[in-house]
Amino acid sequence: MSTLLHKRLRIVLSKSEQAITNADRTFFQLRKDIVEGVIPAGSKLSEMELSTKYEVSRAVIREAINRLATCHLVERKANVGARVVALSPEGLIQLYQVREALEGMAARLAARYMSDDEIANMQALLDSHFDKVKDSHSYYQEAGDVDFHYRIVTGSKNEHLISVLIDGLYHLVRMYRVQLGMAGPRVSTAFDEHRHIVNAIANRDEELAEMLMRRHILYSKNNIEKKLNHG
Amino acid sequence: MSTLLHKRLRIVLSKSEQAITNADRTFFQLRKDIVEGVIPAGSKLSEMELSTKYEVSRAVIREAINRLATCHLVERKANVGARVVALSPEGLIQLYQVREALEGMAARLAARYMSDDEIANMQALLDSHFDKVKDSHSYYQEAGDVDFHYRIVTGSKNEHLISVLIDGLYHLVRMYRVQLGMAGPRVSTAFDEHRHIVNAIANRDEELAEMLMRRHILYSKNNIEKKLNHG
DNA sequence: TTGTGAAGCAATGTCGACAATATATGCCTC
DNA sequence: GAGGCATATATTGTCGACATTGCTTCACAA
Repeated sequence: MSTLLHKRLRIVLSKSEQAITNADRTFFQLRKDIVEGVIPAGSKLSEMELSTKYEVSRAVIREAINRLATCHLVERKANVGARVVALSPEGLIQLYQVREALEGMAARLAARYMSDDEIANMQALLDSHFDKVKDSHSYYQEAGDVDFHYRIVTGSKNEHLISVLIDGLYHLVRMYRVQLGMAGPRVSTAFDEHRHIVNAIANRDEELAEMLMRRHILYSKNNIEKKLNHG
Repeated sequence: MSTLLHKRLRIVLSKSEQAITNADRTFFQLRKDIVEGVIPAGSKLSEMELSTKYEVSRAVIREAINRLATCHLVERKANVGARVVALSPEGLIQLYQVREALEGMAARLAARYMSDDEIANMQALLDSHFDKVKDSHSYYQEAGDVDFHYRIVTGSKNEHLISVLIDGLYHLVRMYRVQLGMAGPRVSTAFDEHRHIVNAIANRDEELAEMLMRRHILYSKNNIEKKLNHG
């Protein structure tokens, strides 16, 4: 059921995120377990315990935990240990504040640097998503949303932007989405917003592209906040 | 001569960055050596070599290098090793693109969340800097600039913003500044820009604060680019 | 001469054991 | 009974050794 989404994510990520070493594999596995709530938010990560559980040495676990710490998925205190971050409304808001700034800039840069081919590809992608979305369910939209934002971010051609968002923030966002149980609302409206953003990029209108992207993320934030307060 | 600046920086950082463990100390030392060019940009970081040089075990060096990799100060390849990042004009531009987005948002959030006391303190700080700057030299301006931007960023109360900028980008920016030998130009004009930004924050004008900060960083970028092309 | 492959070497990846530190337990004092 | 100090225990930090990987060199054949 959510396997499709995972496969989709894996395809998107496969270019940069192929596991070479044991530490890589352990890192990816741990990250997945944390994002999906298999390891509960706020719980302690014992190096010994995990090393027996994942059948690797403590050094490997340590490296994996260190990497998770740089993604802000866990917090580590010297001589004490590491804990999975706690989910809080404030944390989610802060996350979306950063997304608004970074993805807004990404859209601006995408309008400047994406090739015509890349833009055409993205428009085709949007078309194909639209066909699937119009009568289907929300997780397609989830995957489509992921695809869309990834293309914009990578289209910025900015290494820092790409790594902060794709290696860092997006996993945290997904953690909130999964664990607070908001699968994929705002299907049709979000889709229109995507369309407008791509149009602005195709017109090479940097200013508009950034503004529309910022609004798009702001709306998402407001929508999620509303859900948090009601449910 | 540049010891004053370092002391200043250390004071600013002392809250969050106190070295507890050997890995901490080694990390800070390595970062300093890389930023200041003691270890040249693009050079290879051999774990064995460094472990003898800094008189710690390879595990400590490994952890330090991993942390440096998350700051984007070094790049690591599996089963091959780590290299200090290479300095390039494109890299500097990308850095300032991200700064523009993040610090713009930081200024907006500072206008929203900073307390009146914090704002008053920042204004006083600016006054004291002005007294020192008006007949003195540029490294005061350097330290003052650092102080100013730190206050804005921390004033945003956004953990992600703070960590990405202070733990990550600022060190890279300093690496470029130090190694490309641009100590601190644009003294008076930059100072006026700081004034205007603080005023916007004091007036709780989020929109203007963000816009002024983005312009401020854009001007810095243009200035540095000019220097790069001429020198 | 050039290209292919095997062997050697040097560096990174991984491991288990030891040292240092923080938390928990229990005793003693007030 | 409450609070503080010392010990005890469990966890993290550090280390040196071994395993594995990638690069280099040299030989051999086309």
